[in-house]
Amino acid sequence: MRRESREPIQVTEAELAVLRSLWRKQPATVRELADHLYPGGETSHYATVQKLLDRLQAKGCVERRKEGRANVFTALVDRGRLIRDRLRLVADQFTDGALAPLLSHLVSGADLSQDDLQDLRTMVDGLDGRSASESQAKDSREGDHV
Amino acid sequence: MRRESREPIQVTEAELAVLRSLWRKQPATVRELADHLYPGGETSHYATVQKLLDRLQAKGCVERRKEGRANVFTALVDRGRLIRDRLRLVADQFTDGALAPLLSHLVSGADLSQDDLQDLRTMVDGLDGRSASESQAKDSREGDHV
DNA sequence: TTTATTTCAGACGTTACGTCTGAGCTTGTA
DNA sequence: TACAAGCTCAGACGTAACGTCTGAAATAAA
Repeated sequence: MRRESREPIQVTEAELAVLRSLWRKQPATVRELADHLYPGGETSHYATVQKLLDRLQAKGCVERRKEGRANVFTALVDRGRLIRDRLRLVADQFTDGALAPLLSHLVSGADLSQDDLQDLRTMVDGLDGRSASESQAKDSREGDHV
Repeated sequence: MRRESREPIQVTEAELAVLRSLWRKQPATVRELADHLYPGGETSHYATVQKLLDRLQAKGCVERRKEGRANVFTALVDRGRLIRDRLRLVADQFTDGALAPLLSHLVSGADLSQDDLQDLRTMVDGLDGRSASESQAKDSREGDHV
């Protein structure tokens, strides 16, 4: 078992904004993140980011390391992990945990371009025959940041 | 009749339980639903179901029709609609609204069977003809607002 | 009329979220 | 050594959502 399937991670909107900022440039201090998220922000915004980072750490999404007098933060989860967890929650609620039924809804409502269809076909072909659990899918034209 | 609005519908866990009960047997009275959801329940549970139906109606998920002295409820949305809305929310939060990138994550984690793959291939082939080449490039400014 | 059942408005306690305050700690510098 | 500047952290705040529950009015049957 390569990956211990923990409980699905759920982050809020503001927490996700912090993560996005982290994914962009990493590692980062609280000040860097606060400056990016609240340009020209007050000290209270700084504290807000701090609290959000606290909660992200409690959820295992972020790692804190002391560097000098300041903390430096690193993301422990990437965007894909969060997406997959979210999809799993949808599956749990609507299809008894089965992910396959979601595909039809996704495909039917996705308004896919020709390129998307081509990518999807390639994905399916790639999975054909082998066990799906081994293949690590890469995003189609939409890079995964760590 | 059918709901055609654009805003994604979000229902809570308890509301979804009521909807599931409705989808199973429709139309249904409050009593029928309450008996199904709370076997041997008290009058307070009856009222709980009623309140959940109120909120579902406010969200446009359910229709109320007087029949004799009791109300009879019918679902206005099906499971697929709710799933698609939910997936759209995930897309909005993680991929700037693009649904295609979700596919790779779904496929990679879905552990699909041969039948699933075959179905998926059929779906893709079915969509192949009608191109949706105008992928909306929505305003992707660097908005990490909070 | 009485009795049973349904409907509805509103309130309750809990939790989550985003925000903010204040006190204390660490570091560089005078 | 003392001090100022910046950082950390615990905790509180207001708002909103959620599931639940109460009480009273309306309705129909007996």
